[in-house]
Amino acid sequence: MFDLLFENIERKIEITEEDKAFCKTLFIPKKLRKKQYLLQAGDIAEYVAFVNKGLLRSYSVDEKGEEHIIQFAPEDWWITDMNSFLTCEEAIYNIDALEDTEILLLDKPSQDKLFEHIPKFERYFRILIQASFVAMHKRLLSTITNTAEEKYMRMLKTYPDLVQRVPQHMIASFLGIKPETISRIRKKQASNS
Amino acid sequence: MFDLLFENIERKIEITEEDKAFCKTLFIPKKLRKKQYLLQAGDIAEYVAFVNKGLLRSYSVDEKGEEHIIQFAPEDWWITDMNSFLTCEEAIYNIDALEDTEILLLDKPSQDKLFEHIPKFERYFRILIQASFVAMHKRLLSTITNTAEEKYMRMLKTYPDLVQRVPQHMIASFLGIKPETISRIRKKQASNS
DNA sequence: GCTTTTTCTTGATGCAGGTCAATGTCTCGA
DNA sequence: TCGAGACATTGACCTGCATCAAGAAAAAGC
Repeated sequence: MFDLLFENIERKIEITEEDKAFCKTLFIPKKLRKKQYLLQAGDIAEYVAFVNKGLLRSYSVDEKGEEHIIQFAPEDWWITDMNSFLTCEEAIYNIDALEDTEILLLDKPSQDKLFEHIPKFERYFRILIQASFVAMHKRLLSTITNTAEEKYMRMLKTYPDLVQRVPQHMIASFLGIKPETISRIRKKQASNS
Repeated sequence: MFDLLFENIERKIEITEEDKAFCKTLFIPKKLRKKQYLLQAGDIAEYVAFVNKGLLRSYSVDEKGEEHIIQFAPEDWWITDMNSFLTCEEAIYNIDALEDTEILLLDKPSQDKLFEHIPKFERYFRILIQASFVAMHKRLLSTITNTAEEKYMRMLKTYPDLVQRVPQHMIASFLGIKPETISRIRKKQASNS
C-alpha cells in the first residue's frame, strides 16, 4: 500500500524506517469507485491525496455548465484543491475518479504533525510544489502561444499514456479546445503519414 | 533596503533580529536601469530576486520572434526562472526591468545556507510557492475558459495598478491576446457607460 | 445478447479575434 | 526643440476554431 508513496518520497529526500512507520500512522488509505467524488466544489478540501492506483481528475464547472479539467492525477501523483486545503475556503474544483482508484489521504493536522516531527518533509513538499510550478508555467505558455493542433501534439508528447487512458473529450477539456477539433486534428495527422 | 523584504517574510513566519542580521549577509543588493536584463534565455539563473522598488517582467520569445510575458514583478514580489535556478539548466525566460529597479539577490549556495541555519525558511519559501501555485491555477483557468474581454476585465480587477503602470501591448502579451483587441475592448467598455 | 449510454466522427455555418496597414499621439534623448 | 522610435487607435479583411446537428461506433449495464 505504501510502497509507491515511499519510493516517491525517497526520490526527493532520505527517510528512515522509523520515519516510514510514523507516516503509516498518519495517512488514511481509501478506495474510490469510478465516478465517485473525492471532493465537490463548495466543500472544504480536508485532504491532499496521493494516488496509489487508478486515476483522478480535478475540474471546475463554469456558469454555462461547461467542465474544464485542471489536472489529471494517475498513480504516483498528488492532488487536492490547494487553495481550499491551505486556507479552508470553499473548494472551487471538483475531484472525482475516472477509474477505480486507491489513494492515501493526509489531512492538515497530520501534515502539520509530519512537518513538526520530521522537518525534512517541509523540503519534500516544497520540492513537489516547485516541480508542479515549473510544469504549470510551461502549460500556461503553451496555452497562450500555441494553436489547437500544437497543444494536442504537445499533449501527445508529454503525456502519451494519459491520451490513451482518457476519453478524448476530456483531453480536449484539459487543453481548452473542443472534442470536434481534436477529431479533425487526428484525421489530418493520419493523412499526413 | 531590507525593510520590505523583512515585512514580507514576517507576514509568513516569525524571525528574530539575529535571523535578520544573518539574512543581510546573504542577499546581494543590486540596481537595474530600465530595459536592463537580469537574466537572458540561454544563461543559467543564478539568483532568485526580491523586488524592493521598481518593476521587472519575465517573458519568453517564440520561433516567430513574438514575446510572451509570463510574469510581472513589482515591489514586494519574487522573480526568477524557477526551472533554471533549481536545475541549473539553461533559462528559457528573459527577465528585464520595465522601470529603474532595486532588487535583492539570493543565489543557490546562499539559499542552502539559509535553509540550513534557519530551517523556518524552508517553510517561508514553501508558502510563497504555494501561493503562486494557486494564483497560476486561476490564471490558467481564466486563459482556458474566458473570452478576450473577460480576460482583460479580470486583469483590470486583479491588478488595477499594473494596468496603469505597464504599456497596453504588454498587458496584451501577458493575457495572450493582441494589442488591437484590447484597444477595441476599451472602446466598447467606454461606450457602455 | 440486447439496450442504453458514452464516445467519436463528419459536414455546414458563424464569429471572435487575429492580421495588415494607415494614421495619430506621446515621449524622451541628443 | 526637434526628430525618431514607441505606443495606441481604427478600419477592412481573413481564418481557426466553435457551434450545431446528425450518425456511426464502441463500451457499459442489465
